Amino acid sequence: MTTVTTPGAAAGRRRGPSMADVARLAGVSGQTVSRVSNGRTNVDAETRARVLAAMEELGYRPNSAARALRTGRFRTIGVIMFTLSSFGNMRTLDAIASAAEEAGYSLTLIPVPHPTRGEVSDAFQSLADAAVDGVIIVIEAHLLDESDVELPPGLPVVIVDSAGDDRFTWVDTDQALGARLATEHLLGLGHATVRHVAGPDRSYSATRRRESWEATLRAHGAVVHPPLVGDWSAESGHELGLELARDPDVTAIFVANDQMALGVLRALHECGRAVPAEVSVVGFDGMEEAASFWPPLTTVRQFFGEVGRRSVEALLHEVESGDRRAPSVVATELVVRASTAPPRRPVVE
Amino acid sequence: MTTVTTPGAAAGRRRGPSMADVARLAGVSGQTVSRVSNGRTNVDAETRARVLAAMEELGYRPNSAARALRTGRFRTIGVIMFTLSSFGNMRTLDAIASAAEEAGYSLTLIPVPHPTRGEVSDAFQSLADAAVDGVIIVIEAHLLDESDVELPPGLPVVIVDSAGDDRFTWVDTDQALGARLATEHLLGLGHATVRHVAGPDRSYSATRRRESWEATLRAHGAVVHPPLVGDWSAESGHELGLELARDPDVTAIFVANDQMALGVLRALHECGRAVPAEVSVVGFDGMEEAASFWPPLTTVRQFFGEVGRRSVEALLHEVESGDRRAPSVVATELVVRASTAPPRRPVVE
DNA sequence: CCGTAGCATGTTGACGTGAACATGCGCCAG
DNA sequence: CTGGCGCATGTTCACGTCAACATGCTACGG
Repeated sequence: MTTVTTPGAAAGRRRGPSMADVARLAGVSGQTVSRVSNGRTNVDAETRARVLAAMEELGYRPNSAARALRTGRFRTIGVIMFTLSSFGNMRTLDAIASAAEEAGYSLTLIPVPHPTRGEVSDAFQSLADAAVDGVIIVIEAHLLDESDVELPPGLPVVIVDSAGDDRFTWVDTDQALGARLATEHLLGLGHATVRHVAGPDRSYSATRRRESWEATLRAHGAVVHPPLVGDWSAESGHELGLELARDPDVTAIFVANDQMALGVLRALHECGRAVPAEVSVVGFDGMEEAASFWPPLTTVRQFFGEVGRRSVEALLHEVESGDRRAPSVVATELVVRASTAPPRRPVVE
Repeated sequence: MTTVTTPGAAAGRRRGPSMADVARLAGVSGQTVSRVSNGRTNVDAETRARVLAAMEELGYRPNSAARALRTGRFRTIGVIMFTLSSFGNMRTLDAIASAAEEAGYSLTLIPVPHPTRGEVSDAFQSLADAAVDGVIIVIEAHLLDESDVELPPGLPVVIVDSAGDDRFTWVDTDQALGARLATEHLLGLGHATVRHVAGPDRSYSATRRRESWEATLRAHGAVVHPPLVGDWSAESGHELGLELARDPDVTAIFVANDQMALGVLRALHECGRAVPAEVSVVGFDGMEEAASFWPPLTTVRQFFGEVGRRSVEALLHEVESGDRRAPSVVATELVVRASTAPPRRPVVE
């Protein structure tokens, strides 16, 4: 009988020590270990110390799978994003991560399956969703419909920056306010009208910004030129910026995000049009780097941190209490820097 | 006896249908459902179809907690990062996410606990780690030592961009190569020497870039001025750039990342020093936006995608086979754009 | 002096899954 | 014709935890 081993001791075992091992070492029942592990108060101080010592000695860590199985809760939030490579998404994710951590929740990134997936995935693709208590969606909700991500019915969901879908709670940034602020700022400086470099049509945020820009122009009786549509990238901003730069009538441009604004600035420089002397530019997002663009960019600041915090709060409320939080809107503010100025020759007839 | 309910049917239940429910509906045993669910081949085609139909009808999803408990595997990779708000980290994370998804693994973000955590966390802080099969660390390893993240012994770990820690497998970017390329490029253009704006001392990458810059200068017999140390942000690049801009002897600057380079460019513009006519600037990272800086930035491109892919590959290899992959190094390349040129007056004595 | 309230601790069982082993059936070689 | 093999399918049980329900002990009032 040489194979008798202290359970969990010795090498070779891949699994760590379990509650039972701790219990044995501490001379208590497994239940008491569980109580200590969960911070219950009804445990004698001395017993607790003994259990903690045993945990320490064995290097015990609770098995979260077993715990999740037993309790039906994972203490995990899922986040669905199409791309991590956008400034705003990243900042939002960062904020969500902090908020989740504070609440004692882990964060799982749920990939949106590539459309180019074979049949194989049938059984697998929705596997990940099952391990979360709720989901925060940071993509355009309508894109979600087109993908084959299936949300388990009954799973709490919070949608960020894609309001208007009443199936779920949402937290939205006040895009309309920001776009109005930007447009009015330029109008207020004396520009006859403001051109717009928009984000992709399919983007909810892009649409909101464009609509608000247009409405503001109309409200002020300014001419509305058709917006140029980019894809959020600096490169697309550059291309569209070249078009605008060649048009001598253009004196003010409102760009739907800072990255495209960077491209627009470059295009203007390349065409020898001075910013802000000849052309004023306003961005949207408030990325830190915008302060170091040349010239430093006037932009609309979004409060990504606040958005992240609120979405986690709303989600966990629903997870823990079962009822939904009211949707909420986070304000935006204009940050005036050096890329905007009055037009060189005010339009006077 | 009015409370008798078809198990899992009707409302009120929070838990979804289980294997047993599917089995009952399909008229098979739970084990057969399990086989179908796991894609085993030894199931009759007709039976499989019946089971799949039953799954569909009930909206069955495998309970990943139970599965993890049974198999001891979570099919989840943990990622530890200090900050998501840096360009490189975000690109790496994106690549890790894609690679993990392809391998059928989920991704969990493990927060680095704020140092300002009380005693309360004692039992909690390391809870999250337990739900992963392996961990990819994308922070400076020595910072990890200072934090109170405790890695469960035996957990497979891959360290990204922080080689030199032989406790773990690592995947590193060839920082030295990039820095040498950048420095030689400037030297080759005829600059007498190259100044350096470095990243924080505590950063492994920053140190490697600085050392290689210095070594290259020495190899070419150029004067080595002490590097200026920033914190990776555009703002710090701006501050340090102002110092350099005021010094008329400065004709070439190698900046340790693109964001700081942006700040340096701004500082040079503010001081009226033409880039590249008077001063050449090279960055590091290869962020897309750098092509739209003004002037478009010559920089060292890192292959974040490759780094992410390799780290996942190495980690999963270790998770699944038990033995460690050899460390690996990903190359870098110089991307020459418009921010570099020969000095206006070549240094001739 | 007994009944009971309050507290620390123990015992039992179930959460949903899949590995190991068991069963039963058809088919082929000897 | 029969023994055994391959295959589809079923049965049993344990993974580690925690809720619910004991149990046993101390303390205190009537």
